[in-house]
Amino acid sequence: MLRQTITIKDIARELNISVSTVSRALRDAFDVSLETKQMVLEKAKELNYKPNYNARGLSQGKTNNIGVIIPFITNYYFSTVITGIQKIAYEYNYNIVLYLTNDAEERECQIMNNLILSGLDGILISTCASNYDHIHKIMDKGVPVVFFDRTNSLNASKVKQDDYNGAFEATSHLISQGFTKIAHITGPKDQMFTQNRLNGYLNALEHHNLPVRKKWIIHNGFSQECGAQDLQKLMAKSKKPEAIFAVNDRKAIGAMVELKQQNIQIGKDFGVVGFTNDPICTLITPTLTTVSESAFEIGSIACELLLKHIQKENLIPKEVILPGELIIRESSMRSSTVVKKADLP
Amino acid sequence: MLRQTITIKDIARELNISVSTVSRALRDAFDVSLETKQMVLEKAKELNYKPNYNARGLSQGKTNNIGVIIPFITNYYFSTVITGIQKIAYEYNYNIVLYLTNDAEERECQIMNNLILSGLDGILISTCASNYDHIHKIMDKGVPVVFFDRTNSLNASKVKQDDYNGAFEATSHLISQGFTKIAHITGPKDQMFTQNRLNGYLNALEHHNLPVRKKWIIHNGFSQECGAQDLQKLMAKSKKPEAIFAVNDRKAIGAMVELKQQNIQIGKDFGVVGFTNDPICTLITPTLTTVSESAFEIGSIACELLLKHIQKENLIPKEVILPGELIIRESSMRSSTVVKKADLP
DNA sequence: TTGTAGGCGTTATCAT
DNA sequence: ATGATAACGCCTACAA
Repeated sequence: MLRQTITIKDIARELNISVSTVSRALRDAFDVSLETKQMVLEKAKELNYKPNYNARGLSQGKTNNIGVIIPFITNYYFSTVITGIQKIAYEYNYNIVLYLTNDAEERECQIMNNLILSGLDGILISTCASNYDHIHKIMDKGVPVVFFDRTNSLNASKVKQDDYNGAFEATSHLISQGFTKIAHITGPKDQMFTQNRLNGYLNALEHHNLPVRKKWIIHNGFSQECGAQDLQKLMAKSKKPEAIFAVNDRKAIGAMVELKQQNIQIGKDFGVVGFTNDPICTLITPTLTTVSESAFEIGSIACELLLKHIQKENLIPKEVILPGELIIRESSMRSSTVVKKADLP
Repeated sequence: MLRQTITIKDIARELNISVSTVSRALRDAFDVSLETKQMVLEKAKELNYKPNYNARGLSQGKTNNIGVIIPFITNYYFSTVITGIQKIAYEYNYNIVLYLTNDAEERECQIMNNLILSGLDGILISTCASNYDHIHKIMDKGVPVVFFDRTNSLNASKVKQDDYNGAFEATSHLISQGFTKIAHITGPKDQMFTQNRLNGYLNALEHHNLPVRKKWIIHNGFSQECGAQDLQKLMAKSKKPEAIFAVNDRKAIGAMVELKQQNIQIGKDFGVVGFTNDPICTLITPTLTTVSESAFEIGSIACELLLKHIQKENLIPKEVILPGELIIRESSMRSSTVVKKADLP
């Protein structure tokens, strides 16, 4: 079975009209008669005609493909963002070309330099890079880029959660629960969102007149394992904290696993707050207090913004910051010995 | 800043040679002199030339894009499969175009009928459909399709986990723990993988001379909520089961949440086994016994297979079945009252 | 309203 | 080893 493609030429020949007329009819142009249009559409369906996007792209200079570049996809946040992106992209008939950087700057550069780029109308990116040359190059070529989650100082549209205030609230909440010795376990220093959450943490301490101990701020990777490591480091110190605010739920959970290992009562003796509101927060015991991120909305808004940039050459960059919400659960409640009905007298 | 693209013409002009020579040099063809080749490559780098994949695709009839069609991406299994696909695709310089069907057959058809398809060299799909006309159409056009996870009876390459044996082992394990009244909560009837897991369950019962109670087999959706619903239904029956084998971890977890609500001791009084080995299995209390799926390998193998089909027109379809592994944890252990050191006298 | 012709960037088929 | 030239499928002035 050979891949015999039906083109507008076939339709034109069968109908004894010219290709341009067929093209017009297919694109629902204004200057075609209703009858010919219907004739063409019928014939197209009959022959099971599919447009060749390569050809269309070549002649129009666009592809209806947008690139999405993210570190990973195996976590709640990014997979939900993608779902949000997909919804909008699908509505507007755009396809998503997915790239995973594995959180490696080099890989991200490779992807952006060597590959495609001619095949993409625009790019949505959560960058893991500290140097932005590769991104600059693309933007200079006139390819619209919208950043989300992990943003930076470049002059482009950005969509993200409110990292600073989320962190501020999270930390303040721990303080309101009577925890004063609060550590922060976070990611690499050169990420802006990491920096913002750190600032939120620091300012919350300051605001409540609590001292900052630099030794209680641990920079490490973003994974659950890193969270566990961080907690070990903290508890090995001479001055131990009695609560932590983690940069994300993964690390918070790693810390919780380690705390359980060390037989420390989470909630009562040690407060834990994460960031993201991964569904796992409600499944782990004790349930994890966190700051929710509107991942789906971040994806859909970022995509809408990108499509606008694609449509309008010199749209002024816009920065959208979505508020988070502190969701209080057991892991941060001093009084949270869960009382089950069955345990009541 | 206009999108001024550098083409091979520019290189040709600057070097005072013909475009065909440039093209040859760029493609590392055999009939170019070493010097011109190097000259061209240097100039290309200097001008920051990027090939136009649309044009290349148009003239070669290929795009280096493969489509990946899945129901969701917000779960461990699919996001891990994608990661596996990505690894291989990246190695071979293929791009991934992602489509989410949201588990809606209609949407899947729309995607395959209306959209692209001319823009894809091949397709990897985990179909949610019960009717395969839309897939047939594509395959008839000569576009290679490889199925994974959710397969079917079509004559094409397939890669999947060993659903039958996994289910058989899972059920047998529950029986070996002394559970005899075992229910099965599963998905819609018309999925083949669902059917296979059901058969594994049934044959395990039969093999151990246990009766089959049809009322203990619940068909419903795949979500956590559905799992909770299913358990409610089961416990509302006059004859209640004392263990369940769930078609996936999500449903198992939904059931566990509901069991906790009803104050039923999981493990000791009620056995639960899932399927997938989502990382959440080790985080929930009690930890969840499950059958591991090699999601990453399924992705990478499926992608390799697809690339072979793309390369070789009439490659004979191949079916790869990856074995799972029963991972025994607390949720299925009758004797698994977790004894913490702190609780010891 | 329709048809003609040239072009998008690249590759492939001829010559030279 | 290199150069001209015609595709690839579609779009779009321009002409009719």
